[in-house]
Amino acid sequence: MANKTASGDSLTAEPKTLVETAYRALRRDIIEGNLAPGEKLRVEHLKDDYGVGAGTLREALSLLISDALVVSQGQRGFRVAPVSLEDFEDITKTRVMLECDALRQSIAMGDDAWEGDLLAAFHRLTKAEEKRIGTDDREEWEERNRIFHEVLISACPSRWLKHFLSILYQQAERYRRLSLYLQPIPRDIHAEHEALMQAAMARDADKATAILGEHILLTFRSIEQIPKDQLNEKLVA
Amino acid sequence: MANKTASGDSLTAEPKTLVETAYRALRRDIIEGNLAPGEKLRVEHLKDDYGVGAGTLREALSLLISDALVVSQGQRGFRVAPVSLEDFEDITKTRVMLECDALRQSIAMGDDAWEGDLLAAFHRLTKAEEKRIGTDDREEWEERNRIFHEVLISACPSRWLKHFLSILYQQAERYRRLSLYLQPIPRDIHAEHEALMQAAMARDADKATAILGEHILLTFRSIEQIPKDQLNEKLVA
DNA sequence: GTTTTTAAAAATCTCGAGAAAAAACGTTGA
DNA sequence: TCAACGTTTTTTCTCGAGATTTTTAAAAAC
Repeated sequence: MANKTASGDSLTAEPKTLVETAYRALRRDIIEGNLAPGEKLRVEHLKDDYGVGAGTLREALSLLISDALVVSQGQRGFRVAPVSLEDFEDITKTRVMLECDALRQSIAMGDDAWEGDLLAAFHRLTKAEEKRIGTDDREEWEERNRIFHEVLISACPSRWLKHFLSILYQQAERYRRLSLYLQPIPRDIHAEHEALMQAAMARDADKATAILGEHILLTFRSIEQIPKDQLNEKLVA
Repeated sequence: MANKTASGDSLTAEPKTLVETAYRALRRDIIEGNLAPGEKLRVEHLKDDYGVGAGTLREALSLLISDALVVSQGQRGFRVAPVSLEDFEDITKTRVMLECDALRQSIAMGDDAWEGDLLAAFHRLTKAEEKRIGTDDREEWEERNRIFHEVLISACPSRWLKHFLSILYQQAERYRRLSLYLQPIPRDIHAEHEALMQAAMARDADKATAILGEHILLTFRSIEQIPKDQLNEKLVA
């Protein structure tokens, strides 16, 4: 919703202002965990790190509140939004509900162009998966995975639903970074995506939403089962 | 979510900073329509109206992007978020889905304290309705109506669901102001609220959600049926 | 040894002024 | 009359410095 400055789809167009540049750099650092959950964000410090003035940085931080990646408190500055297992469970369940609903609408409304986009997005994702084998070039795969999910629900007419989902997806990405290193549940993500894509193309909404729901849930489960002491190293709230 | 500075529940605590003061004043003016939809928000102008510096006002505007009440565009400043019938339909449908789901969970999880809060909120709303007869003291009624809906779903454990709903409620309020002057569908809102409250207290989730869904939809219908030329006077997007 | 008080340090919040961009305007030419 | 162009005006964006507030740390009192 909102606009390119503050919403999730700000990855497409390039930044025109310093505020936006700082906004993106900060967002990336928070999602990737370079800025730890709960960490204090001191403007005087950060303005040097990101090469902008104090006011500019404050504005970028204000923008990040939209995404619930930053929280602020009265006269006590900004902090990186904390993380917790409960929060991720909430994110996951809410996302399952909304994304399944959106997918159902998208399958019902999608036209030929949508099918084409879906096929293309899946193809690009597959290529990225092949390229990624052995390497840890997460960046490109992550981006194409995002687009794949986005295209899946793109034929859903509700802009608000898609807006909320873009926020939740971004939130989930923070947690997904954790399951990178610690992945107890063996998954064939490619197979999941393929089945999902085929069910969507076949207009089998029940099957597609079932796969999608399970797909989203699995990431949560893989993190849920990590021993708590190992998790707390990462989830420093 | 976020915090008191930027989220919907910022009405409770009082503002500690000028940014927050300006944020609230601006939000109120946008919701009440004093700042027309689509209107350009010139910082140089507004900083005098709200009695703050340019940077402070910019930050307040950035905060309002969280609420999707303001949009910004590259190097071309801020604008009041536009309105449209399609948008309100989307808001309404999304809200019906989310709020009914939240109510169902709230009814399932709510304890005695929740019942008490609900009864109290309904009572305060009723009192405000009585007081309001003949006058147009919308302010107090509006606030208590908001709290009534908030308490209804307060026992729902999903913070994200409640966060999204607070945004949607705020958005809907913009449109509800229109149906004030032009109300073709005769409604007994008090009766709707009472039936809703009683169904919730009786833990009849099916009945309660049915009433709630209809309750939310009715406001949209009453605006939908207004002739388009009359509407366009208000909906200047 | 613990708590309270007091002072110094750091950080936040705020403003006004200067550079860069966009919009408005009048002029020129077909 | 209309369109294209260049100049002026407005507005946005950006920075650095000053005033409050919070935090930290040390000293004093119990």
